[in-house]
Amino acid sequence: MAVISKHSKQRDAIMEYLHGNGSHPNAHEIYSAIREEIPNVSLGTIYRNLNQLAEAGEIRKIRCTDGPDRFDFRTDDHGHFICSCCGRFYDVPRDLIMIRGDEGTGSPEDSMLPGRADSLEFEITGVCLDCLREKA
Amino acid sequence: MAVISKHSKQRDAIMEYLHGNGSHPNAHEIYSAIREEIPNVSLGTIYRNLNQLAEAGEIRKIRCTDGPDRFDFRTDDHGHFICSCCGRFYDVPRDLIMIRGDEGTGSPEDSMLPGRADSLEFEITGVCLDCLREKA
DNA sequence: TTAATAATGATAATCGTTACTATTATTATA
DNA sequence: TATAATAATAGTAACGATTATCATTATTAA
Repeated sequence: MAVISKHSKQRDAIMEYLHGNGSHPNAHEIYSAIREEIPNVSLGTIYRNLNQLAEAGEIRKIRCTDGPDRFDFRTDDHGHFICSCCGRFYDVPRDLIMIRGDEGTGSPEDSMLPGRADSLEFEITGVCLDCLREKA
Repeated sequence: MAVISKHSKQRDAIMEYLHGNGSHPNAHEIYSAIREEIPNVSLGTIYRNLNQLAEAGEIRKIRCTDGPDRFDFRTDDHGHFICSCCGRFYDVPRDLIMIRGDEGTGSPEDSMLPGRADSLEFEITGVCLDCLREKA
C-alpha cells in the first residue's frame, strides 16, 4: 500500500469535502467543490490525489457499472444500492450478502465457487423506499 | 426491448464468434476475430452490433470494474469470478448469492435494503483452483 | 537556508466508446 | 424481377473520463 510523503492543501480539501459529504461524488463533482476554495486547482490534481488516497487506503474508489468512477470516504467492506428512479446511491453493508457454500470449512474445495473468494463487489439496482412511496 | 430489423453478415459473424468462444471477450478481441473473416469490418460496426444485440436481449454486456466492457452470450442471471492471479473470468450462478432479508415476504419494507431490489450485479475477486494448486 | 524532491497547474495524450455521413446491402412491394 | 424504402455499413471524427508530461512551486529534511 502506497504511502503519501508530503502533504498538500489540495489533498486536505479533498478529504474534508469527502467527509462532509455523505454521497458518492465523482471526480468532476469533487473538482467543482474544491474550486470554490482553491479556484485554480487542476483536474489532474484531483485525479492524482483521489488515486493516491485510494491506494493509501484512506478512501475507496467505486467503479460504477455506468458512468464515471465515484469516491467514498467509507473504506469498510460494503456494496451499493442504486435507485433506478432517482439515481441515488445508498450504502449496503457487506454482510447483507452471502455466498452460498462459503460459510462452512472455509476451504475453497468445498465452496461452489471456482476458487478462493477474496473480495466481493456488488451493486443492487432497484427502487428506493422514497420513490416507491411517491409512486403509491 | 429493441428489435433488429435487417440482418447482416457482420452481426452473424459476431454471434457465431461469441457462441463458439466460452470466454468473455471485449470489443477489441471480437473485432480482431471478425477481421479474420471480414477484413475491412469497422470497429464501429462491432460496437453498434454488440449494443444492439445486448438491447435485443441476445447477449449480455458485462461492465467490468476494471478495463473495457466484455460481452457474454449467456443471458441468464449470473455474476463473475475473476482470478487475480491468471485473470481468468468464470461464470457464477446468481443463486449462489443471497441477499439477507430478501427471502421473506418479498416486501421491501421488511428487507434490510433501502428499497426494492430488482437486480444484482456481482463480481467476486479471488484465486481460482488452478492457480491455488499451482502455488501449492 | 539550502538542497532534495514531492506536488502542482496547465495542457497534451490516451483509451474506450459513440456519433456522423456518404455509400452499400437488405427487404418489402409493385 | 425491378424498384423504392430504409437499415446497416466502412471510415473517420468526436467524445468523455482518465492518465501522462513537464516546467514551476511548495514541503520537508538536513
